[in-house]
Amino acid sequence: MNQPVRHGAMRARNLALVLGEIAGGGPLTRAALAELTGLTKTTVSSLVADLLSAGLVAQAPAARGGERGRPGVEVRLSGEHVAALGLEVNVDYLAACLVDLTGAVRARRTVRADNRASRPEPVLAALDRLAGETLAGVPSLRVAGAVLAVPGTVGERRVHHAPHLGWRNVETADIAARLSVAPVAVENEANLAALGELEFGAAPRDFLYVSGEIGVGAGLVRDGGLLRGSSGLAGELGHVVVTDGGPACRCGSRGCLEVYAGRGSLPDPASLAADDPRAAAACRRAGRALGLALSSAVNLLDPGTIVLGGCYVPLFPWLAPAVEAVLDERLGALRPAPPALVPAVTGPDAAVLGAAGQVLRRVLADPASLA
Amino acid sequence: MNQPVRHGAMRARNLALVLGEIAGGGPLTRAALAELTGLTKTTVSSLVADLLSAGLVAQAPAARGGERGRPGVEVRLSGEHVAALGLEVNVDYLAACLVDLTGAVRARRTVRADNRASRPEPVLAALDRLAGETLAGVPSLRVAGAVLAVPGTVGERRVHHAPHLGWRNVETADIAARLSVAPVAVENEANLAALGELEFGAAPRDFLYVSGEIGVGAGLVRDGGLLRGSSGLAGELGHVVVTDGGPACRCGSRGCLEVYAGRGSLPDPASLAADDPRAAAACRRAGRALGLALSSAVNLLDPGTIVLGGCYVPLFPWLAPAVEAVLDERLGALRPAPPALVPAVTGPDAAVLGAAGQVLRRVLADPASLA
DNA sequence: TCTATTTAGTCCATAATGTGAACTAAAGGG
DNA sequence: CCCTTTAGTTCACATTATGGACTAAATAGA
Repeated sequence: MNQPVRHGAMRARNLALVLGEIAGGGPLTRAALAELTGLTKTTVSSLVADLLSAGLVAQAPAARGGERGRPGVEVRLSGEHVAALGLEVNVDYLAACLVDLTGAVRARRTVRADNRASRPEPVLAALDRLAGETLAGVPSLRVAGAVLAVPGTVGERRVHHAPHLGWRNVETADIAARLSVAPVAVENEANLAALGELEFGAAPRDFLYVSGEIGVGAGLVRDGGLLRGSSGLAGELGHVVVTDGGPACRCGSRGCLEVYAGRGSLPDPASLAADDPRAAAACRRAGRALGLALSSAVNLLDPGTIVLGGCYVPLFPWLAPAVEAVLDERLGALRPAPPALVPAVTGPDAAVLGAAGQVLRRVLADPASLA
Repeated sequence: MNQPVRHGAMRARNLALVLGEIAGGGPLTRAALAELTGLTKTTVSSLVADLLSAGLVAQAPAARGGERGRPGVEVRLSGEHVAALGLEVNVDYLAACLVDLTGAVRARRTVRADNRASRPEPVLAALDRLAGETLAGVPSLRVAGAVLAVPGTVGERRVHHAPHLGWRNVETADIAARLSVAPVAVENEANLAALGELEFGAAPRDFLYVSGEIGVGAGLVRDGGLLRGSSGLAGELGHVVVTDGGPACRCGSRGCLEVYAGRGSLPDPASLAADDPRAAAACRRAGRALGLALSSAVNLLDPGTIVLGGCYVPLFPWLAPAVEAVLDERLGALRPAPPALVPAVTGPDAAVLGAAGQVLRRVLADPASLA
C-alpha cells in the first residue's frame, strides 16, 4: 500500500481494471471495455493485447443480431492457460481441486485419511502426491499458485493451532517447501469456505458464513474480503458465550456455543426425516443456542446475511425456525430487520473451492505479475 | 477503487505517499523522503514543491550536529493554512473543535443543551452558530471539511436511529445543508471516539474501543480504519448476550450487557475512592458482565488491545481486575494470550477530536484534492 | 586558508504510459 | 453502390517518473 506509483504500477492497475470487467461482466468488446472503465479505446486495445499474450483472455468475433456498424471482437476469460490449485487438510480427508480462470473445476480428488494427532510432514507428503495426481489429468494448464485450507487458527506466517490435527506453530514457509507448487498460502478452513460460498455459491458480497463441523467457526465476508482479526483468530463463533457457567467446553471454558451446536450435539438428519420428536427437540435446542450466539455476532459485526454451512445444511429446515425466533426476539428494536438466514449451497467442497478461488482472485487482482 | 489510473492519479498517490511520511515520521529532508518512499530525489522535490504551494507543509533548515555534507532542509506539516472541524451533537451538549493539520487543537467550544426528543433543525442551527463562534477566533485557517458525531446508528447516507435524541432517518445531505462548512460527513459517536483515541490517544493501530455511556458501544479499529458493518450498525456491544433471559433491556430484549454495565448500573467513582464495599461489589458485577461480553467480542473480532473509554475510565482500577479474570478464564486455550486491557486517555473529547481527525485523515490521504 | 570529501538538491534528456483526433475496417440501409 | 454507423488502430502529444550530471553547502584535513 505504501509503495510509490510508477508507470508500471499504473499499467498494472489498469490491466487489473480491464481484466476485472471482463471477469465480472462476461465477454466484452474493446469498445465496451473503454466505455465501462473510462479508459480510451487506444489504451484498452493495448491492455487487451497484453492480456492476450499472457494467455489470460481469448477473443472471438461477437455474435450479433443485425446492428449496424463494424462488429466488435469479444474478449473473455480464457480457461486454457492459467489455473489455480485448492488444497485441504481436514480431520479425516485430504482434498485437492484444480479450477481454471473461468471458474470451471477441471479436476478434483479426495482421499480419506485419519489426520487426528498427526505430524505435518507425512500429511503434507500425502497431500503433495494427491495434488500431483490431480494435476496429471490436465497437463496443459499453468498453475498460478495454491492455497491450503486447514481446520485451525492461521496467522500471517504460521498455523497457530489446529486442535483436531494436533498441529501447533507450523510455519507457512515449511508447508510451502513440502509442496511442489508455488506460491502456497495457508488459510483457515471456515474462512475459505466462506469465500467459496462467495465465489461459487449464491451468497451476496456481504455475509457471515457459519461453518458447522466438529467445531463451529465463522468467516465474515465484507465487500468481497475477509475479516481476519489482529492475529488471524477472528470468527471463533464456537466459543461465544451462550450460558455463563454452562457445561465444560474442550477450549477449557464453559457454556460455549460449540457445546450446544457442535456436530456432536446435533441429531442425524435421517432421524429428523423420520419425524423423531427427540431429534426435533435437539435441533430446537441447538438452534436456540446458535440464535443466541448469532445475535451477539450480529450486534458486533452487522452482517447483511447469515449463511449456515457444513453440517447445518441438511438440518436447515429444522434449525432455522429456532434460530430466527431468537434473532427476531433479540434484534428487534435496534435495527430495521434481522439479517436473512440462508443455507449454504456449495456443500463439503466449499473450502477447497474457496482456496482455489483465492488464487484466482490474486491473479485477477494483479495480472501483471503473470504477464 | 474501480477507477482508471492516469498520470494525475499516479501523482496524487505519490503526493499522499510523501505527505504521509512527513505526517508520520516528523520533519524530514527531501533526501530522507526519497530514501523512505523509494521515489527519486527529483520526484520528491517536485512533489514537495506542490505540497508547499498548497500550504500543507512548511520547510526550515535542519538543525544538525556536525555531520559532513550540505545540510538538508526539513519539511514538516504546516499548521498555518489547513484545518478541520469536529462537531458533536450529544444528549446534553453540543461541541465543536478546530484542529490544524499538525493535530494541534486551535479552538474548542462546548455548550450544554438538552437534546432529548429534539428535532434536528433547531439543534443543527445551534450547532452551526457554535461552529461559527469556534471558527471566528482563528480566522486565517482554511477549513477542509467537518465530521459530525451523533449518538446513534449511522449508515451510508443517513442517520438511521439516534434513540436518545429521538432522531430517525435523518439524511446526511439535509444535515450538511444546514451547516456553513463543507463537505460534512456524519458518523457514530463511539466509532469517532475510537478514532480519536487512535489519533490523539495512546492506542495502537489495532484495537477495540469500548465506549461506556448511558448505552455501551464499541468501535473496532483495524489498521487505522473502522469496521462499520453492512449497514453501519456494527459494534453494538451493549446488546451482546450476557444472560439468556436476564433483566429486560430498553432494546426490548433481555440480559444484554447494557443492563449490567451501562452508566445506570455503575457506582459513583467517589464512593469507590471512599472504599465503599457495596460500590466495589457493584463494580465487580459490572466487570464480570463486561468480561463475558468482551470474551465473545474477542472470539469474533480478535482485537489486539481493548481500550475502555467513557465512564469506564475513572472506574478502571476497580473494573479491570474482574474483566481480566473473565477474559483469562474464557480465552485460555485457544489463543496465545487475551488482548491487553487499557483505559482510554482522550477523555470526553474523544469523539469531537476523532471527528476532526477524520477530516485530517482525508486531507492526508488525498492532498491533491486541495492543491 | 585552501582543497578534498560528503551530502542535499536541481537540471535535463529519456522512457513509460495514457489521451485524443484522425484514420482505417467492416458491417447494414437505402 | 454509396452513406452511415460502429470497432479498432495509428500517431503526435501531454504528463510524470527516472537517472546521471551538475550545482550548493557543509565538514575534515593538509
